[in-house]
Amino acid sequence: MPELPEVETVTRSLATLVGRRIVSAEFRCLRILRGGDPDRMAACLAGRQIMGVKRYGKFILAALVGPESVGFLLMHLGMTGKLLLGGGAGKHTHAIFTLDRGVLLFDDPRQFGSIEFSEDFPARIAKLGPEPLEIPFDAFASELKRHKTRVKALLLDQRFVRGVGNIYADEALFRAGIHPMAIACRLRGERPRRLYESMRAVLTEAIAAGGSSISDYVDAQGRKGFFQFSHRVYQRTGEPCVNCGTAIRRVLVTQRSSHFCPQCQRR
DNA sequence: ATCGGTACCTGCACGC
DNA sequence: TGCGTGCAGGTACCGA
Repeated sequence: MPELPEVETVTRSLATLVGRRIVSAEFRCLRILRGGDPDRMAACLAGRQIMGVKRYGKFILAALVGPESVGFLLMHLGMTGKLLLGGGAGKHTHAIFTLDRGVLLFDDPRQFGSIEFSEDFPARIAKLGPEPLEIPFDAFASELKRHKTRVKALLLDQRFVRGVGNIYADEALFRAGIHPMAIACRLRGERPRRLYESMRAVLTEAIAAGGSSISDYVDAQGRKGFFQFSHRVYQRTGEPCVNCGTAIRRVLVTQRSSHFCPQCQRR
């Protein structure tokens, strides 16, 4: 379940890729490829050296240099995507990057992930909002004011801030004491500040824990995260609130499950 | 223009 | 045991 903390953990575990050269690339699933036929993409990648690996929201961007040009490999893990250093290809291995030393596999059972190559800085990243751990409070607060939508939906909107997903939106709202269906522009008093601080605290703590391993999430070396043990509301429907003991409830907001404490998060 | 609903996939847990 | 249902970290696209 790659959200910002998981993708950050994966990206850090890919640091060993810097300096490696892509010998060849093989694509077994066309669905995950953006804008391209697999042969052309493989030809574009072969021989290029990896100069850097960076996270943008939930995207991973590798800067590649070839004999005559630079390029970018953009990857998104979707819901179930994994990048694995080493190991053998399995049933859901959709891309195999053979390196001058080692191999990088892209696994994704649900095929919601994506891989694309571009010569220019990818437009998909340019459209994203700011990093939630970098945006100043004033900018965050004035963006909140601009939107009439539900605050949960706004947190999930990658143009608002990039990288927050369903888990961390619910956890941030719980810590801030804000109902997921509250209207963003109507948050008053200390609430925008509390949401800002809660969002940052949850993400920072989750990164430190290596992310949340809910089903089978692991980083590129196969290591699990342990932030799932710190979830206070996410997928805890019916369990007692850690603050007040009230049963955690689940509602749908924009067709996504939202978990909250009806006592601590009043409308 | 902005919003909410739906589609895209596979796998798993559950009730019958 | 098996089958149907609902649910799951994601984004993109459609209409109102």
